[in-house]
Amino acid sequence: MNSKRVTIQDVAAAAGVSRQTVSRAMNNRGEIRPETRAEILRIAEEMNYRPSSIARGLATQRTGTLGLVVPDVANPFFAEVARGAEHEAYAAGHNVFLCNTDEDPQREIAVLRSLEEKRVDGVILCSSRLDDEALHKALSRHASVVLVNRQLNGYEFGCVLIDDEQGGKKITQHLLNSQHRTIGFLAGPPASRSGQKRVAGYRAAMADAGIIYDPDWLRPCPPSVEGGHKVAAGLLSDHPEITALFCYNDLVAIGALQASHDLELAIPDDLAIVGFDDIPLAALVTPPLTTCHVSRYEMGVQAMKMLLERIDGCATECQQVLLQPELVIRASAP
Amino acid sequence: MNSKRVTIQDVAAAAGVSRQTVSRAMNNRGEIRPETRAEILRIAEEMNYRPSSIARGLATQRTGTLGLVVPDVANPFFAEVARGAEHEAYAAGHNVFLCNTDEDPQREIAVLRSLEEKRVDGVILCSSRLDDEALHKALSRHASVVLVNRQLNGYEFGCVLIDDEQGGKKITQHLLNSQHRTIGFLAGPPASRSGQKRVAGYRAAMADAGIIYDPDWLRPCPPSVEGGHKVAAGLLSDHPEITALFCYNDLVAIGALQASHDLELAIPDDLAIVGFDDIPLAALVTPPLTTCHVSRYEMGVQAMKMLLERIDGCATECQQVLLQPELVIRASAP
DNA sequence: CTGTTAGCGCATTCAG
DNA sequence: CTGAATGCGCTAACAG
Repeated sequence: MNSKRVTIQDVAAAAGVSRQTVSRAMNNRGEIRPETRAEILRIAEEMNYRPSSIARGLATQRTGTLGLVVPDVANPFFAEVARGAEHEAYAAGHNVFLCNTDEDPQREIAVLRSLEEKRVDGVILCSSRLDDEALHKALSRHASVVLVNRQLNGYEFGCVLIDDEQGGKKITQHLLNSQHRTIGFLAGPPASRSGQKRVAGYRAAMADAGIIYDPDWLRPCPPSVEGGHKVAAGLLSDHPEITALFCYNDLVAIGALQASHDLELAIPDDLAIVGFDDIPLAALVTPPLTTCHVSRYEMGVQAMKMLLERIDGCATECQQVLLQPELVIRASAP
Repeated sequence: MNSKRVTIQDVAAAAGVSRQTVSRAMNNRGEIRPETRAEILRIAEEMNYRPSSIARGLATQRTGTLGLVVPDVANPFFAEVARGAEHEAYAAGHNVFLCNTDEDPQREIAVLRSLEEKRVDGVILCSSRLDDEALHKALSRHASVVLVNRQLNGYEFGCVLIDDEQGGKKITQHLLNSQHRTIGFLAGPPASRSGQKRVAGYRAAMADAGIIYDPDWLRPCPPSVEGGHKVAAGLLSDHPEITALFCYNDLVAIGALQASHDLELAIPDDLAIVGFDDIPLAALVTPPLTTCHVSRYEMGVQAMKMLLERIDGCATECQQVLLQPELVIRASAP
């Protein structure tokens, strides 16, 4: 950076017009003679003029910036959501502030507040850990909000969710089609809403098929490789009749794969295993995992589109987008 | 958001003082009577006053915002860098704009320009794809810049790099210590500087050990699982004498693992394989990969620390931080 | 310790 | 089609 920044005033002087005329030329708005405009743009470019978004923001009360709040960008799930959201924002000429909360509710509140001070035009909040009341309060001072992976009924926010129940149903039906009748379920953390929904899908599919299942086939499970390994081992030794295992997510499924290896069960012949999410790893383990693909990138895109619409039009009602997960059939459960 | 925003003027009126006094109270600067300050803060909190960073930025010429430019946040490498950088920025009270370039040089330039219009206080640019001249030009209007994973000598930017040559040397020495003498190298894209450095490390270690190697043991290779698979297959059938394979990165190493499986080579008995980066996947494949650990999070932290220092103090000389990669020994090359 | 006077750089009226 | 006046919300520099 050499010397001072050039302002609209400098350009106006150089072009021999008023600041207002330069403003019109830059924003391509208001009537202005094409030649005048072209000449001004030429001079502006020559002088390396960069209109100040800060000053413009002060004057217009719109900053062209958005906030994206995630628990942790290093988590591939949120990294892809961020990618999709940023891509969409860029196309619309906006910039996005990335904020991590570290799964800390206090920090979530603090971050939302700092975003307010930055006068962002809107916020996308992913997987909020706040309870309904705190969440509503923290969001109340933001004009436009879209929630991802978190529902909050009764308030005027947009939200983007995965249809976990449909996903659970699709997976279960796939296993039923393969003649499995004794299907176990490693259900994830008891508090997980997505886990509950996936279980609901399982129940619905089993009921549709007229199958009575043993409630003990369903067990809660930490959402990790280790959790899956341990709980699968217990479930499979208690219930040797189980021929297929529906896992809360791919990590759990990989743990189940390890447990099966310990028990010398052949996959998929002795036991079929399915996961959920379709993380990159799912295709690379042995055998590759049958799972439900969730497009995290698409979630980001949808959320940002919804946010931009809400900022422009004043769509302030509570919209909701339900993304459909897709069954991906691989060797672990053909 | 109910009604209008409350401004410093509103708070001043409610507290019966001037705007300036409120400003002093909020910024805890300039002499002010503690009681006055406490009272003003109480009233401000009660009124839900949120000082406008925009207005402050216009007045002070400092925005408290930074730009982070990466090729793609969905790439775990950059996601972790972003995580580290954001964490550090948050601690210092700054917000960061996340920008993806999609590996597109034009977009890189555009993004840097929009960041300039946003009047960021500084920029971190990761793995720039611009040539030296274009890079210097695109950066010339930013006051404080730190480059990550990219060197640009002769200009006043900070940079944070991985010591690829040392890493290459460490890996090669490890293989030499295990009595390997015929060590192949899948070297990554020919244009990759990190690839060139790793090769330099390999050469140095081989020379130190007094080993003459066949230049055909080194082959360029796309930096992906597929690339590794294909090139490894070719190399191993052309040179059955090779007993160890140094791969450009972990993905390539996983491809090599697959190729070995095709050729019925036992790992590590028939062939030792090492990767680079230590991505999460590296520990989960079979057998787990020996590799060089690079702390991407730490790169982000270091880059942000350097940037903040450069913004405050006016350290404008060309600093450089070289991060040491660490050998991680797993089953693929014990 | 506190108030007053001036902008920061731009867009939004309204006149011409 | 273009220009002049006014204010966005805040801080810096100076008075008091």
